[in-house]
Formats: sequence, C-alpha cells, structure tokens
Amino acid sequence: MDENLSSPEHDSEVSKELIMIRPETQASKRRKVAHQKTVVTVKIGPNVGKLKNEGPPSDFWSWRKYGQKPIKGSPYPRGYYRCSTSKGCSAKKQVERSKTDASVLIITYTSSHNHPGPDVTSTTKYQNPPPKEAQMQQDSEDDDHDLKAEVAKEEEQEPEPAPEPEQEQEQEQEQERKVDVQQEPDHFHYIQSPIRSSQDIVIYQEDPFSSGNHLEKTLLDEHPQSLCYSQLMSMSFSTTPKSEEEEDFYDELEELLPTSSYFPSFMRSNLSQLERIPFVPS
DNA sequence: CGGATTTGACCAGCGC
DNA sequence: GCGCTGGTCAAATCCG
Repeated sequence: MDENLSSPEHDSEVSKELIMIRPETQASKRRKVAHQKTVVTVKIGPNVGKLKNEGPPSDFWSWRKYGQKPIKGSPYPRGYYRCSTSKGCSAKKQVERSKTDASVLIITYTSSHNHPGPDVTSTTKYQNPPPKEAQMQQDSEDDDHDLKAEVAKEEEQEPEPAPEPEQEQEQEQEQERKVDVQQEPDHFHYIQSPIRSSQDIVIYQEDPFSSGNHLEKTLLDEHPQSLCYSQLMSMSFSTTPKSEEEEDFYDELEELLPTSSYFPSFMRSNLSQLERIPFVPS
C-alpha cells in the first residue's frame, strides 16, 4: 500500500476501498470469507476532536473490539470489531479514519448478523421519533454510545498526528470528494445521511448496475440533508418499477441489510413510516 | 468479578 | 521463495 503514497493520495484512498469491497477481486482467503462488504463513509464533522460525543452513526449493534492495526499509508489505525450482541454472530466491522480527512470515518461491514437486531423499537423515541434536534440530542446521549466510544477512544489514542500540511489536506479533501462523486455512478450507491446530526454518511455497496444510481444521486442533489438509512431503504425497496437487474441488486441489498443485518429493527420499522420520501424522479 | 479493550504475536494471501 | 501486509488470536490490562 505504500505505493499509493507515491501517487496522489486522494485518488488511491477511495478507490482502494471501493476495489476492496468487490467480492470477486483477488482477495485473500480471509478476505474471501467476508463475502459481503458494505463500506460506510461517515463524515463526523470538524469538531469531532473536541466534541467527543460526536461520533459516527450508531448501527445499534453491540461491537467488541478484537484488534487494531496500523494501516500502511494511513496515519490512523484500523480497528477491528466483532458483533457482541449475540454469541456466534459473525458480523464484523472495520473502522478506520480517512487518511486524507480525519473527519471522515470509513466503516466497513463484513458478514452479516445471524440474529435479530436489538429491539430499539421498544423504546418510545424510535416509535415516535422526536423532532430532529431533540432526537439528535438523545442520540448523542445514549444510542450511539458504542461508536461514540470508539471515536472518543480513537481520538484519545491518536494524538491527531496531522501528518500532512493543512493546505495539502484541504486539497486532498476536495479531491476526495470528487472521487466520491465520480466513482459512485458506476458501481456504488451514494447516500448521504444525517442520522447523526452533522455527519454525512456515504454507503458504498457494490452495485451491479449503473442505471439505478441516478435515483439516489438525484435524491441527494435534491435533498442533501434529508436522507437517512431508513429512507435509503425505503428508496431501495419501495420505489417504483425496477429492472430485473435492479431487482437482483435489491434482493442482494435486502439480504444484506434490513432483515438480518446492518439495519436494526427501528430502522426497519421506520422504513414503513418513511416510505413516502419527498422525492420525485425527474 | 465479568466483560471490554489493548497490544504484541502469529498466520496466510499477495506481489515481486 | 521471500517479504510485506492485513486480519485474527489471545494474554494482559482496564473499567464499571
């Protein structure tokens, strides 16, 4: 991975991740085990270093850290987490920070949960979601405790090395964003989610077709701050006529997400509530 | 005291 | 074949 350093980092950073999540690439045996990968890029905001309760979106599972490794070419280590919600659950995730933008967390989910998610719908606040601000406050107080803790700890561990000159970083950030936009239409869904207040979340999911992407992209263009996971899901599952390829993809996505894995019950419940999203295809 | 985290060691795949 | 690297293990440590 050192070779990436010689080339512009902004270019290697995202594309590297995107390449990694392709299941049929020459992955190592261990990587092959992780048949499904979903990369979630979370922008945790510029204050993350100071506001420790700013964290990436909680996925509401309980994760246990089982390893941390410095990643070649990145000043930030990658943390390895395993689902501790249920014994025997093979769900894992990797949390690393973008080497070009410390405010961006890259969370890679691998495998899927083999158990139902925590029943957060039993708590009133998700059955009757409070206004955004209030919800955000509550979230920062409890629900994202796990990821909040992760970030807080990472912040503590990492003395913000700031290995790159500020100007360079700014430049790279800008270019990185470009990379996001450029690559997304080909293979990935690009979702922005305010699940946690000031955070922008981008989910990269392998996308066998390109025609469907305009949907999400258009959504983003029109409502850049109005999407969340559940809305994404509703996008994915309730939007009008799909091509066969799309159906296949959504099947995959469904298999990967709401019924079994990354998206807990409250999101699934919100799914039905939020099926009507303010989106009119152009 | 039990569960979670840390961290060095180990293993296996990949590229040269 | 060898070195590099990512991913995992497991003992030690920490924390509530």
